[in-house]
Amino acid sequence: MRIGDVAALAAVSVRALRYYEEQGLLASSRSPSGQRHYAQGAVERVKLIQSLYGAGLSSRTIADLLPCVDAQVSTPESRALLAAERDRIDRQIAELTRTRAKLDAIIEQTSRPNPHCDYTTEPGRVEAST
Amino acid sequence: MRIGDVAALAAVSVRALRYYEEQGLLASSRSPSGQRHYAQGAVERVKLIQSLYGAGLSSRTIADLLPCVDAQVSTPESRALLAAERDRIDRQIAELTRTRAKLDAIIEQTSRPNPHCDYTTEPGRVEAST
DNA sequence: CTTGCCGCTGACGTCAACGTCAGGTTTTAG
DNA sequence: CTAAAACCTGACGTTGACGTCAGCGGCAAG
Repeated sequence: MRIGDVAALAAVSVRALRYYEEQGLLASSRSPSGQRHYAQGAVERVKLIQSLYGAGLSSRTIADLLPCVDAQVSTPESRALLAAERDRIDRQIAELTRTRAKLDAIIEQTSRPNPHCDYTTEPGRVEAST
Repeated sequence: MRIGDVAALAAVSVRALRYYEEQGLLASSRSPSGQRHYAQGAVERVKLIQSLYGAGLSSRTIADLLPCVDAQVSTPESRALLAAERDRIDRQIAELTRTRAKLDAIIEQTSRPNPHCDYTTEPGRVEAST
């Protein structure tokens, strides 16, 4: 596959793929004329990279943990790294859940007309229907 | 309260607070000499702002929804905005959960010694002590 | 041969949420 | 009174994951 095909299938830009290669996240072989060529797994790998970026990992961190994905083997350091990132994501989910709850509370507050302070209802029409 | 106190209590930098003010997220009164003074609620507001930043909202978006927190009232537009951001956070949590699962799978794969492909054990000396 | 698309390599631009530094005033502690 | 700490206003610097532009090469169709 050429770079444009991978980009289309993984829904990322061509620029992003070159950047991933530059960061050591994605390998490619080269045709005699210098064009990149990708193996089958490339699309899946790019999707994985995207997920990890989306979870807030940096290129550097991803570069550190991808080899152990490839080799299916982990050193003590890589195990620690994997666990640390997993926990980070855990905490991130927890905080997002709290923030969502806050937003829900705001939605609740602002959507429900406020009975004891409802300057939108005219005097003489207090307590109509609940 | 002065800016340093708020910063300490909310665990953010002084620079951040000035930036929030610049973005219209945080109001302050001024002493005659020009120093900022904050009311009690400021610390809580800053924490809310931080949560929203943490959930990926931009200054602009926060600025759009904070007034409706203050007024306890929502217009149709603000309701739509609140709902949209809530849903974004929902999707974000879902994606993070998927990514965490991927990481868990990787941890599982790399932690468990792979019996049919264990090139780390030498032939003839399987199962020795280190 | 030419047109046109795809790909290549630099290399500068972007954007947001601050960090940091300069240079000056104010407040506080002793 | 004085020194330190805290505050002020600009204004430039930082960082990461790309976007974008310039200029060039290669190659299949017509």
